Amino acid sequence: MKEYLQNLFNQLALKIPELNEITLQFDIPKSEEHGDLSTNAAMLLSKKLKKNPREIAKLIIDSLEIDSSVISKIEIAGPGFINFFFRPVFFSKIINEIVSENENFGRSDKFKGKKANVEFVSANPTGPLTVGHGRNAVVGDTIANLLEWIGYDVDREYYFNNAGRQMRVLGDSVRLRYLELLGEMIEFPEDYYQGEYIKDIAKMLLNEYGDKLRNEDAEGIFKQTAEREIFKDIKKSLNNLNIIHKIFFNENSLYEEGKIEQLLKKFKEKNLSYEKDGAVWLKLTELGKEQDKVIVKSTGEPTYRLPDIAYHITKFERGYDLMVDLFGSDHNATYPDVLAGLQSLGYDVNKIKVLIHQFVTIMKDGEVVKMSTRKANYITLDELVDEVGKDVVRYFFNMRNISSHMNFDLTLAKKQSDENPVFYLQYAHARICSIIRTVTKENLQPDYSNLHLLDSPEEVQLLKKLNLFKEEVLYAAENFETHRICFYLEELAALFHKFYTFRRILGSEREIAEARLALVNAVKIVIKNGLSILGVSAPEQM
RNA sequence: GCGCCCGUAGCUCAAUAGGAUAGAGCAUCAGCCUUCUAAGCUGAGGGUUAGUGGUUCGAGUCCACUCGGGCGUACCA
Repeated sequence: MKEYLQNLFNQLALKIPELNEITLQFDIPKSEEHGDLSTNAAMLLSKKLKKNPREIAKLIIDSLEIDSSVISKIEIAGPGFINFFFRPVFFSKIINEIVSENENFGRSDKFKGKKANVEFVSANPTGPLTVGHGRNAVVGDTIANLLEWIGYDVDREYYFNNAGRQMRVLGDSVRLRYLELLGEMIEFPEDYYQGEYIKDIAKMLLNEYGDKLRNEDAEGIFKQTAEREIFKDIKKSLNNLNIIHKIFFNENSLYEEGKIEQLLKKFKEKNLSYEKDGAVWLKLTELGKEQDKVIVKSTGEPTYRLPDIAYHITKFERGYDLMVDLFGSDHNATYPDVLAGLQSLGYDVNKIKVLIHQFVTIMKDGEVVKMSTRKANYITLDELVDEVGKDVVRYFFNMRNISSHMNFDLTLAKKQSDENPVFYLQYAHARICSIIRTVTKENLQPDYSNLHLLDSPEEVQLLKKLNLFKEEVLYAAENFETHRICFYLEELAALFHKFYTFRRILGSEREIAEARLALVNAVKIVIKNGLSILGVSAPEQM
């Protein structure tokens, strides 16, 4: 629809060259009275042409070459909007497209041949994934889906660090629990990992090795076992949500392959770093930052910045055209340094898209639950999935803009699960499947040759909405906004339910019934495709 | 103090690069099932978009300040 008008205006630009100076925009008006598409071009031109916008609008309309079999009406409204009204036939063509493309309808090849990397979750293996990680996991996976739908070849990646203090403490936590099981009197430090899973791992080691590990140190088998077991659980939790990472990137490999050394050398050669107080500093002030930052501590250990920069260099070397990093707002101070470092080395940081999601506040029985992995007072992602189901979890996290703080009321989520919007969508799908089952028994078949019969308001509205799906997917993907898909589907489902209430298939004349059956079939496909982007199932029966 | 994010209906959230009368769901109230799934539909009430100024044809959206909340602000990651 927009393309159609765009072409018309391109021709018009030959007559009115000023059109090339503005960004032409077609909007879908909120109110149907204002047509199917609307443009504010006349208002934007009024300054350049020094004329009243309504006059310009009239000039534009008179100069456009209109095919009246496509466009039924054009009008000037309000301060100078030009509103276009399309004929219903124009919209019904979409049904053929939907049915022939079926599960691929909505995909586009705009970014075909491009490679994208989506890095998400990236939690260090110190404990089970919590509800907080859930938002990251679900949104990251859905963004990856969206990018695939617009043509990208996408790698899902998980970056982790199994060195460092956190992991040492983890290993020692297991060691102490193990010694406890051997009957030793242990004072378990408060800042160690308190979770039950630590005891489980210790028990496992006891069963396997007996007391042979009494004199092992924390960094050895204790840490290794903990890491292995915890990762196993993390992958299982993600699997429960149908999330599978293709690449698990270990920070340590950067050291082993000498990437850190190389990077450090490069910074020095380019005179981007210097030594002070026994530490190595990166000259960020020269890049317009407030202050220089340490990249190697006086102890000789790098800070997170160095490996993070080295890590992103590997992504560039792996040839990605787009790199998405998704993390929580607690990281919002770290990425600018990393990007600045990359930029100083000449990398095109525009290829990196850093997405920050705000925190999830968990409410339980009307109170905020403060969560900490170390203190073990968290709610795990597994518990949440067990409680409300995979589909609800995926839908719930996807349906909100990531820049908004999110309240997750567990009590309410459980109680209201029947009224969750995801059921509304699934119900629409199941309802259509049921209709198809029933009317097939009456020997009705979808007929794609009489679609002009679909001209009631309920049908036309539905058709218009179907026409927008592809555009919506593209928009959501390019802006990394998963919630748009949810809102689109809810609107589509609402229009379908309305259609269902007022326009029957059984009992209508055969031609109409079969055209409606074609329509309903198309709606079913779009709902299913939309849900599949979100990673939510589309049941045939409920 | 400084940086990022946020403040929209009783609650949870939308509002497509500034567009026309700010929209949904939940909750509340009133209706709709002898024919395709009532997990549905129709209607009603509910708003000074936190506040004050500014920018312009036009502001929830942009700018400034104020108030309130979240996350940061390390030679932790």
